[in-house]
Amino acid sequence: MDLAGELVAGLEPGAKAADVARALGLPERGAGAPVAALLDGELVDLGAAIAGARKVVLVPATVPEGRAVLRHSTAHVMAQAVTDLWPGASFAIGPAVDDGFYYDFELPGGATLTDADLARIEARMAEIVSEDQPFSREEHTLEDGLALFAGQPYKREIIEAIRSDASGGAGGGIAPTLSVYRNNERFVDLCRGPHVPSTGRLGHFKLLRVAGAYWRGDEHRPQLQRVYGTAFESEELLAEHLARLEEAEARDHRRLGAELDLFSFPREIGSGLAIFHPRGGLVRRLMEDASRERHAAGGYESVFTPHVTKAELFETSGHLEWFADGMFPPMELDEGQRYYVKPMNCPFHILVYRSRQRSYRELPMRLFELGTVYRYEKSGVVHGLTRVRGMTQDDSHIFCTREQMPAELSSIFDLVLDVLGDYGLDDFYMELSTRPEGKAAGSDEEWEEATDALRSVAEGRGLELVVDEGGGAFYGPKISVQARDAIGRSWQVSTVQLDFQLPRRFGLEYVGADNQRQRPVMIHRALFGTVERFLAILLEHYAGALPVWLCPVQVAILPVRDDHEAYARSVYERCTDAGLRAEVDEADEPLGARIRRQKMAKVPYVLVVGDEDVAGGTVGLNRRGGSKPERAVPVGSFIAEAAAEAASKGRARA
RNA sequence: GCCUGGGUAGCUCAGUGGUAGAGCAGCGCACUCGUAAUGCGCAGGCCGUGGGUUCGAUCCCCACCCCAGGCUCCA
Repeated sequence: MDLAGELVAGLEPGAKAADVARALGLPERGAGAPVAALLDGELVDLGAAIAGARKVVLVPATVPEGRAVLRHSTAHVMAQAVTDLWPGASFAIGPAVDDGFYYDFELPGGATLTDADLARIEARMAEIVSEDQPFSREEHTLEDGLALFAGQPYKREIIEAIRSDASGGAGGGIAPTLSVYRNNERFVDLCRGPHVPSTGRLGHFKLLRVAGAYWRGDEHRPQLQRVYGTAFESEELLAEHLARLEEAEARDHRRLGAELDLFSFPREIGSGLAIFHPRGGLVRRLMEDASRERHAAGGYESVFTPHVTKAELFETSGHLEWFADGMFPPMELDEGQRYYVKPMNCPFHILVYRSRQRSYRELPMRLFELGTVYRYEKSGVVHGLTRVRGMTQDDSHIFCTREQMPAELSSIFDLVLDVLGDYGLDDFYMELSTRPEGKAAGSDEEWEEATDALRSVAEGRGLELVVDEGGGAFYGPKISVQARDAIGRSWQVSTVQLDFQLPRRFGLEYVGADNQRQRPVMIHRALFGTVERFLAILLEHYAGALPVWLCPVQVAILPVRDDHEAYARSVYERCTDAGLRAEVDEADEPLGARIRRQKMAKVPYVLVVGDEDVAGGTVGLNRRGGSKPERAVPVGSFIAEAAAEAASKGRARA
């Protein structure tokens, strides 16, 4: 909604963004109504004067910036509701976040909120919305602000921070002003804005949960009561969003893991440690076998390394210096010798490399291991198979010359995309993490060369690339592959990381063609990330209906009556001969019940065999996700179809 | 670690200051069926653990353990 210059010129002097909207005949209320404006790129209230702006863009709540304004305003309404219900409550910050907003409160007497309070807060919010209170902006000096928020310690702290920024920063000399938004005589909040013009523009919101959250995210500071909510510009979009949340819950891999009898987390073992049941074990083995085959075909060599090691190894690697918090505490053995359970495979693979002198002729050397590692995660952060204390990485370390690095990175990306394709994941973006500010191992030149190499391989494949400036680890730049799942969430899967640190720490070398000792480049990479987490992602992506090649049972054969069992067995034999995993579900229960059970187990092909099939050599075929079952399908053609589907792995067949 | 919610049968959950219930799953018997739940019966419980209050605690109080969600997104 750009506005031509002449229309701006035609407006009254002192015109506001809202006047522009009116001149354009835009609605004041409703989902498409503007909620804010961009004046030369700066997001402001509709009540802001447009004087001097060359370009005015009206922003509706249907775009992300506008929706954030709507949510932020809803957060203010929530803060007002909470301060009405808990007089004396202080409030900290209340930003819009992905998919919603939150506000942090400190209630009088250290009171805490419970889920039951959410309904009360929502009810009060609805009243505030129906009162249609204006959001009016005021500007104040810092001193006025401190007085205005005399009873609000967190707001005062924020103002003090602004003061010290202003005096210490480069903008010295300009006295900063504060903006506040006043809704009525009682509620005024320190806020940058912008906001919707009045609370009546809001209303499609839902409070979702309460949580403790530390002030400034610092566990040494007070814990505040955080209320999360979400808001949309229409009831329909809100309902859709809530339905999506339910859908995500139905796809929860922990729930599916139990329902499909794949794995469990027995309390006896401890937090974040899974056991795989036979069916889950089968899926896992299929993934791991496929991984081994891919790696062998890609020129990788399998190595095996122990799960525990003396402290020395992690002292040399530096892990004990900067990663000790993430490691299980040591065991004391052999007269005070400290042993650690390994949190990473890399130092072991380095020892493989260093086990003898290496020649440039051996490079690139690609070492692969399905390496199980253990990391100490705080008890509150473990989550199903996605955040665990024990996990198996499909971990490789590649040692190559600097000249070989671009080609190696290129082949790694081929492998990554190929492998992920086997699992039907084909919607990705890449995230490039570059050199962090301050200390970083390696020279500028090395960083630049490596970062460029990573960037150009990703770009060469036309992949969407997001740069996380300064987000790399100190030991080298990284690219991660983020896969989007069926309901639009993204998950970090593969990572490719250059490392300038470990080759130096371990003194790695090779002898070059010129007979000089050189330092190899080291690349860490994992394709799944971890087998456990990758399985969790697949389960959530497919809502449990895994690609046929990964299904523990691919074909269930259901004889209608006992006397069809012999025929069912013969179909079973033909399936297994064709390499399909099949089972016969005998006729000791009604057919409907058996079909239901197989369907709930997400078996991709349910076959019913009765008189007609015995006579004709056919099966009744009920496909997973199919509309109607098919009768009288010749056994041979069914097997051909199923075998082709399994062989295609996760890829759509032409 | 901290905040919130929760731990009752294998699973999902109901319940009360007077020592417990449902559905599903399991087991037995009968049923032999053409596309998402056949019927009847049986069995199954240290009501998370330890203390306390009480004549009596699964229930009330305290402590602990475990599980889930949250604790990055800056007025």
